[in-house]
Amino acid sequence: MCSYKLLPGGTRQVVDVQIPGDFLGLRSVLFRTAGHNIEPISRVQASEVQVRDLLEAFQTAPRLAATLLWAASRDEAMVVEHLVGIGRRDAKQRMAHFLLELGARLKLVRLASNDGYNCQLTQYLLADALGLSAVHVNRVLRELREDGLVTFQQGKVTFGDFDGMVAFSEFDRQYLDHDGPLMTGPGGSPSAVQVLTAMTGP
Amino acid sequence: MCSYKLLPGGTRQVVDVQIPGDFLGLRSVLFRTAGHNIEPISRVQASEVQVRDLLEAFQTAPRLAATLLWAASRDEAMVVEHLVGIGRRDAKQRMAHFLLELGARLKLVRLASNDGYNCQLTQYLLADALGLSAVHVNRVLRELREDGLVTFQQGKVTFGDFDGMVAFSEFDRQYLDHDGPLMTGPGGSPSAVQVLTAMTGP
DNA sequence: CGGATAGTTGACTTGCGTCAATCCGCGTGG
DNA sequence: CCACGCGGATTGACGCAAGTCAACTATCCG
Repeated sequence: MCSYKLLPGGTRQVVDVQIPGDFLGLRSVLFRTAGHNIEPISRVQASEVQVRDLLEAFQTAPRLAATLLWAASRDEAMVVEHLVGIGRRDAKQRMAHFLLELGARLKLVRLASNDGYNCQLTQYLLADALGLSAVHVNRVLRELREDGLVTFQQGKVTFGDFDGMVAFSEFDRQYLDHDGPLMTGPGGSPSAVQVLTAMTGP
Repeated sequence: MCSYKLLPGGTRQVVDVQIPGDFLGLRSVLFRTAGHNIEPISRVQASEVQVRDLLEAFQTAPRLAATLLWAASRDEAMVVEHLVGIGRRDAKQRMAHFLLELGARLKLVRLASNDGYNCQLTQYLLADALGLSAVHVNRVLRELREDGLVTFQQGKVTFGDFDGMVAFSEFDRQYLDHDGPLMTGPGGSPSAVQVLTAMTGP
């Protein structure tokens, strides 16, 4: 799925993309932002979680709370990286970086390897995610293909030269691989439940 | 102050700007991102807070935890808005939106009114924040001045036509004014302390 | 078969970057 | 006191990356 914001004028900006296993809507629980929507891309299987139930779950499984907070934190780090990319990378590098990052995330849930992965994103959606026009997305993908770096056709992303991609896009191999440098403590104590309670009322 | 990321190649992207009263470094507590730095802009008065002390403070002042979490959430919302602006607004609108948003935040701590505010940001810094070149920042500021919308000279931002600015930049008056739609519950129960403990170890 | 939706490509336009020159205020040191 | 250097602001000329418009193809589906 993807979450995006619509602007008056009809354009939209995709903020981030959700993949299988992701927890959706963490951001909007605490701070509802206007004009923010989510949309399915491929067939989705999802479970709705009531805040109430989530709080209970935190009681019985304290580490869940910590994990979820960490996920929220990681999501924000990705938004920041996204921001940097749009602000300071050109279209080609931006695309390469995006495809690598998506691959890295899919790899964590065994839906990608260094060879490539399946990906149903349309070029229009890529355009809205990367702040480009659909036409230019197409051109950039062709260039990357001609350079032998990646191929993105028929719903498949195939890396031709993975290391070349990493080098070209200046991708930081670290930033999604680890489990969080501060997650190493003993942990296990309760829990985010009180915080959420304080925010939302019992 | 401002927090930014440096890219190989010498360019940088300013992610957000801190104003008096802001809590700094919430993001990096949980998830350290590479190449992320902060830098003072004007003379800064700051207190360093040890995570340890923060946790204790949460014990005695539970609402502090909730407030801080809300602040973190608001910061993320601003980053998202920033992302949208860079991705889908042209330079002029982006600048107008940025100046309004900064004004709205400063108003909350009584450092701005609808007339304007003091602002020591250089055009180079604006450029790095908005994903533009310094030269173009200058051009855009001149255009906005000639349109009678804002003047930004000698460290002073002066709104010539506040409503015009809001309309032109499609600024959402809501999104920083309220105290958070979900902050309305009774609240007051403890606290973020356990969460942070779980993340960092005791 | 027609009508969506997505991808592809070419021709043209434009917003913004780059380079370069100038100007201004300020501090520093001779 | 003036010369100098420096960081910031300003402006013009020029080039390029990316947007826009438009045509054409491919594929799927009713």
